[in-house]
Amino acid sequence: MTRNVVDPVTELWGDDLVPVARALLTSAVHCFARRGFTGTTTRDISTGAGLSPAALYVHFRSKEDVLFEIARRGHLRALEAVSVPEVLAGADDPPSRLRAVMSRFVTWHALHHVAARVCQYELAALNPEHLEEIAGIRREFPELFRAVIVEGVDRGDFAPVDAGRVVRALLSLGVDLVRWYRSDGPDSPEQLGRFYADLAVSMVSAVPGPPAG
Amino acid sequence: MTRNVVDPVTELWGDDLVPVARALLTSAVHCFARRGFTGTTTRDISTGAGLSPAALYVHFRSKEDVLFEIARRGHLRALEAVSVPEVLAGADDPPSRLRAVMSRFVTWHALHHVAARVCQYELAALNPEHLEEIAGIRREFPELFRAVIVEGVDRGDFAPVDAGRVVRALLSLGVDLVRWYRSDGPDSPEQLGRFYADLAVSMVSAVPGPPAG
Amino acid sequence: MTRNVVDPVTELWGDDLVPVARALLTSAVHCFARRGFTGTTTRDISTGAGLSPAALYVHFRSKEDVLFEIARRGHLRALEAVSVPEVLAGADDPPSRLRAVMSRFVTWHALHHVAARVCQYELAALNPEHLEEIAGIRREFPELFRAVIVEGVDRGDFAPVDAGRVVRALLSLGVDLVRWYRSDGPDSPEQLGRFYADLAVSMVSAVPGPPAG
Amino acid sequence: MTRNVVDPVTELWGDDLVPVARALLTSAVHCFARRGFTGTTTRDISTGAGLSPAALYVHFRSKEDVLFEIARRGHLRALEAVSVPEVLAGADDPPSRLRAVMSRFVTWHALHHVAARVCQYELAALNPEHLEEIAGIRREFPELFRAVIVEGVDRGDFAPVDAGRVVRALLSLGVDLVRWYRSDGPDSPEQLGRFYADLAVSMVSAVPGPPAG
DNA sequence: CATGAATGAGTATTCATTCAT
DNA sequence: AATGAATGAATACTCATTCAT
Repeated sequence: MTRNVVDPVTELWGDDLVPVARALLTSAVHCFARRGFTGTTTRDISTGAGLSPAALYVHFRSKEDVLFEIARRGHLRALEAVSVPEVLAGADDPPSRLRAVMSRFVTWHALHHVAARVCQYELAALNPEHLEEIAGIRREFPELFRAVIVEGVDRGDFAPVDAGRVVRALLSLGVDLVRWYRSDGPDSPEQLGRFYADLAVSMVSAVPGPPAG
Repeated sequence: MTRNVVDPVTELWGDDLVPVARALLTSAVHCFARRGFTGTTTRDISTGAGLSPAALYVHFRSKEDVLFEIARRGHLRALEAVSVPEVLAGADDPPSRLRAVMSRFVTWHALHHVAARVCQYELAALNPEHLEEIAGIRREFPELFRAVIVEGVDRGDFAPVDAGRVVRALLSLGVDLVRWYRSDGPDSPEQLGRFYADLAVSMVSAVPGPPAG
Repeated sequence: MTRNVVDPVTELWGDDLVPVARALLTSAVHCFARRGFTGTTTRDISTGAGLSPAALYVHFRSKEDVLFEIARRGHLRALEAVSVPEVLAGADDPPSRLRAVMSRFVTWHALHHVAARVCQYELAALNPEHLEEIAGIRREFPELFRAVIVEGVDRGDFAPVDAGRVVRALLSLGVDLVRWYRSDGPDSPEQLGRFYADLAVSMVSAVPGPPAG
Repeated sequence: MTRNVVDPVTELWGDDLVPVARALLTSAVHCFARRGFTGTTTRDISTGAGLSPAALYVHFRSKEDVLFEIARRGHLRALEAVSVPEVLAGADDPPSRLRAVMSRFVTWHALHHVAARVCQYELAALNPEHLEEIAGIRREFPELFRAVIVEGVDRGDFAPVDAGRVVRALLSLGVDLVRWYRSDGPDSPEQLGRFYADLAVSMVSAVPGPPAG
């Protein structure tokens, strides 16, 4: 079952792009992740792909367009990862579905923490039209989590939690990990996904102790 | 009895700075939070404080030095907020102490979400010496949480959780909120602090459900 | 048979430079000679070559690098001018060789007095590495003169003069002329060279008059 | 006869200036000599005198005015040094007078090589009126030398040299030494003055050898 | 497709000078 | 007289982008 491990960044781009364009996106992801969008020059991106500064403009309209392509493709891939059928409409109960969606969300962000950092922290550099397009995709994520939580609460599987607040907390856990996760750290993406899935279940369970004042 | 609420950013700076220097730091916080360090010009900062571009250099050595002062003072204030005696050595039990430290951590970040965004996301722009100085302060935060968790696990107040992982999750919740928190949102800083304190307790409680695979 | 006389500045640069780079160096020589290195802006240089301010950086790393290229090429050309075989190892006697080296040294500096002014007076603006590289070339000049003087003294062609002091005086005559020489003045570079060659011979001849106190 | 040795720079300024103004001029001489006029900031000058940047403007109208005062006082002092009665109208013969004027000119420039460097190389930074005033003083120097040479040639003490060219050469020797003279070098100002006086006599003596072609 | 050269608009920083104290 | 703060005008250098080849 083990494939050759490919670069988690490179595998994000589809076949609709020529190899040079993919190389530029990959270089841009590393640059943006390290120095931010404004801290990265188009020269950095091109040079990182082994090309001259002008080459970027053969494949993209602008530096902002490069970021948009990264954000668009990155978000769509992340959404795919948590939208697989067994999560969306599995026969399983809400606790199992919560575990599934949380572990997939976390695992994807850990595996793609470099690209995800760009997707999470550099969106302010997009122009309004592009930002709105990305925001549209992003709105799917809380919906996915909310549906599971609400169903679990309704069915009595979960404690009667505030779904909105819990969803924000769950998303925070998955998002913030791109700030500190290291590939050479103690946890593999899958291990981290399982741990955070457990946490998610804890967070919707009734707390035995006394309530806060 | 209610006083005028002071600007959460301005109140971060001590009396050791002249008013103009404080105004520059405040302006810089808003600029850095909105456009990032590299996306902010020194003109933005000075103009935001009602001064000419050159005025910044009367009070600070460089743009990086402005960021460093923000980061240093911001981190020290946050540390103060969670290091009050009742948290550090209160007579209370670990669950109460966990609630106290988590709620204070979260409340501080929510109240100061603008400055905290700079403190959390712009550190990469610091030079190595300044970065290390800030990193030294930052290392206190996981220590504070870890001490409470470890004691609670040892005393049997908490389930036998992996303290390192839980601490990272708790910090993530407090940190990531600076990305999405809005002062005009539904939760006040204190309300959010209480909610997250509850979550923290959930996360160290035994989960009634079936164990993860 | 007379060709158009080429600009003495432009002819200093080799074929290894593209025309635009040569034009920038020529412009820089005129600017540096007139206003000094620090008194010259990069805009002055570029504009003087008919280019935009940024064009300088397409061809040179920095303003200092422009000065270095001028100094390096200028010094090497001057060294070539006085190092021709008939000067170095001619069959002639030391007086003839002294005349040859002095007249060539002076003629070169008079002809290239604009570039030479930069080479003589602006070296303090070079960085330490570049300065040392130029200093290495400069050390050749006193050596050339000293060899001739010492041989002449040894063979009895010259009076028993203090070679070091005389060499410094001869170099001074050639160097200082870049401060006052004008192309439209009474002496052509060649005439001045011949006159100073005569002076050089005088300076190593026994003085008939009474010795100094 | 030995006085306490005073700083050759400080002793240039007259009693008409208050001590702080003298300290500023002294600091400016050292700054201008090292980095040139445009390379020196008013802050450099003030700080070098132990004062705040604004202090300079209490005593001088502008940075250019500081240079003018240095140039004016420096040139007048140099002129005094070579215009003493025994040089101008001594009963001595032209060879002795040539020796006297050359040795005094050279000795003064060697002793005051730091200030003289400013007087010789920074005049281009003066405004037209100030430049003309300094040029007026400067014209006295070639006149002094020329008078001696012409008289010596007329009386037959000297060979029939071209007075203008010889004068320029003699001035060059005295001026250029400010470029290379070091106080800790092998020659004292007086020794150098005597050596250059001998050279001056050589240069107006008939050369025994064959004339240049 | 790819690039070397070129540039208009910036960007952090400096600097001579002023002024209220 | 002396200065801390302030600033208008640079100044070296950068950068996203264009374009002829």
